[in-house]
Amino acid sequence: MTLADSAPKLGRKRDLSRDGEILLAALDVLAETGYDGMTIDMVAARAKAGKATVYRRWASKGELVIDAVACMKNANLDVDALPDTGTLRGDLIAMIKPHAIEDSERKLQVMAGLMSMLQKTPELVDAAHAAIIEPRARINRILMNRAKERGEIPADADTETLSLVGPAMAAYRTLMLRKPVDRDYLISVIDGVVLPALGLPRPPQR
Amino acid sequence: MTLADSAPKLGRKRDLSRDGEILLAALDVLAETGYDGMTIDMVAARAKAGKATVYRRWASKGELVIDAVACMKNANLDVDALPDTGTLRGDLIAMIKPHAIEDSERKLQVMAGLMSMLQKTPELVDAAHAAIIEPRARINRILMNRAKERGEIPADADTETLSLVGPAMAAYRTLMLRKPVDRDYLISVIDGVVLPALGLPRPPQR
DNA sequence: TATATACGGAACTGGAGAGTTTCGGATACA
DNA sequence: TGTATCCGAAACTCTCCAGTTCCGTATATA
Repeated sequence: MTLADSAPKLGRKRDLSRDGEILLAALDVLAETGYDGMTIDMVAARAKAGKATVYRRWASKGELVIDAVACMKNANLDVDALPDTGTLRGDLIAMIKPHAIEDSERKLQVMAGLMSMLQKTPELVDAAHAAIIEPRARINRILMNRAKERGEIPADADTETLSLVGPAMAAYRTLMLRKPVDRDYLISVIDGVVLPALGLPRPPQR
Repeated sequence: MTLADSAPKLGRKRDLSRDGEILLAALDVLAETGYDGMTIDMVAARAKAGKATVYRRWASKGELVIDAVACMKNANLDVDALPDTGTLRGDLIAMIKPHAIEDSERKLQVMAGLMSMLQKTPELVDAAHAAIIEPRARINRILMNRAKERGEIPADADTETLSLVGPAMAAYRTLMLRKPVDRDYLISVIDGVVLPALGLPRPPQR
């Protein structure tokens, strides 16, 4: 037996892909029923697994949820794949794709499901921030900083705050107002709030 | 016995002020622990009441919470008490008072505590909207429409959306980012987002 | 003072769910 | 084929809490 092998000695190897299926199931249940409404049986059933299998891999419901939230982080675009249309408006609107809207809504539902738990579990705040909040804001920040470099918007624009306007309005509309966040709404936020705040003229009409 | 008295026949009159104390206690617990973490014993203890007393007045935990949320609606300013400084910026900044910040934060904590319940209880969406969301947006809308009437901002400005920018940013910062919403932050949102989006120049510095 | 009512407190019931244990079956490896 | 390991299912324990019931007491009315 050579080294460089870190675990399996005898019998069947532990199936790591099973972990991912259970985490995905946990996210589904989390988004649908929230942390308190979620039971381990629900998660196990959705993953076609037994309750014991879940507890063989995570010590408690809380740790499962933390892992599930953390694993959302991976499903992200890399910087090179960002649109580059030449204008900030073009870039921001190119980011509005059906898939992105669905993904965002799901993340917000997960976040809503975690809300009650955030107060008691500080490490969940970090996990949720890294997996849900930051990736979304990061894209806007990059696009705005590009616009800054090419002189399209003032160099002293507060892109740190402005990159959060879209996400904040979408979260507010979804979670508080319970109204749909569709393409038209996102465009109206871009054209009616974000771009004017950056000193760019409103496009002709809408 | 004259008329104009609507109930008591014998014995002790039912103490209506007790209702209010219990509802206030329920809001405290709701803000601190959320709907699922809240127990009727907690509410009763905080109101120095017995559990049975609570159930004598509300049929279930859910109805108690709905009533508690609805009763937040009353603690609101009337339109005549709004500031009128002559400029939109002056009015918006005059609204930032320590009491208003605390009140707003408490409402957001209550809202966070309700989050998990909103999905299953549509009538709570309405109650929360009327008591928490709308009063805050309403003030901004009124101030902005005044500015519109006096010609300070364009007549076609989308005040419906812009009146939600402040509340949305505050909610996002409190509930998602878990950072403090203080006077400086609110001013930076007003000066960096809301006013520029309305075509008003940014004030000299900050 | 007498009485009816509402009170706070405490004991109780029933159900739901977290976490554990057991077991028969499937599967990878020798 | 034999064996060790992991699996899904189900039964189990234990705690917590919604909601109920009961009781001794306080108080407003008469």
